[in-house]
Amino acid sequence: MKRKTLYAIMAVLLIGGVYFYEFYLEEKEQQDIVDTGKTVKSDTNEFFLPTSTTGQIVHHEGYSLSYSEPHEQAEWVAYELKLEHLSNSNYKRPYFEIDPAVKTGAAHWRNYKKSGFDRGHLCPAADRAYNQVAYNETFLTSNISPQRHDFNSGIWNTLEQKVRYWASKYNGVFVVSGGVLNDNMETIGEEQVAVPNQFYKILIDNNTGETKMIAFLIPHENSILPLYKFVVSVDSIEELTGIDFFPELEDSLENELEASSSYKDWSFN
DNA sequence: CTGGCCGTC
DNA sequence: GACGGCCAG
Repeated sequence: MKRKTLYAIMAVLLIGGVYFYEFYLEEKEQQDIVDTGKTVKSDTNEFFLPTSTTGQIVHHEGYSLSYSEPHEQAEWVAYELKLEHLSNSNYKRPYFEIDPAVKTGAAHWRNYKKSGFDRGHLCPAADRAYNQVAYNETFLTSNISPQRHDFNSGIWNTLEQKVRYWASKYNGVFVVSGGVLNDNMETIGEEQVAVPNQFYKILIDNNTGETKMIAFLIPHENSILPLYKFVVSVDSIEELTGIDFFPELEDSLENELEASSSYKDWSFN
């Protein structure tokens, strides 16, 4: 064999090897994200992802979620609401679609029809109104939970608006929300979508220097009480749900913030 | 903003 | 089922 030919073969093998190794690394990284949600980057919204008690984390462009197949809804939906996400655009509401990324099969919207319950967004459509794709994405059935209309349009809506206010005031917040899921719940539809008796929303903000946190736990009924009446510690929600909300935080900071039910760092004006 | 319902195709 | 119009908290 000529020396030139040998060099050529070696070069091809080397380049090919590097190519396939990079391909392998990319695949492995994606798999890590899907399997555990543990592959994180400090500058993306994946940093604050909670753990999954169900083993099924799904990532969309505009939010991530952990799907509970027995309850046919997400146990949490998480996303970052940045300043530049706040938008006045008025997109037409699309139709709800089954989330194709949920491998066990997300619920059909038909379960909600004439059930008496709203298809309540967990990641609000208004928080993803910065483009049509992100907006439409919130209309996947993995992002909704059965909610009483008076609750959804009442105190839950008020809280969502307050979150947008805080996002503008504090240069963005990271949001986690969902219903409290357990094994003793009313269900709707053929697929038996569970109706939560409580809903929670947790915010973390590390954009203004010092990391701060606040959590709300609201019974599934409307209320005219002020929002701060529903502030609880993250620890208490973890106890109810079994979810570890901010595992990537440094432990002492996590322990301190999650034990607190103080809202002094959050403006309720 | 949060949504549902109904008639029409 | 998809769509447009209309209604309510």
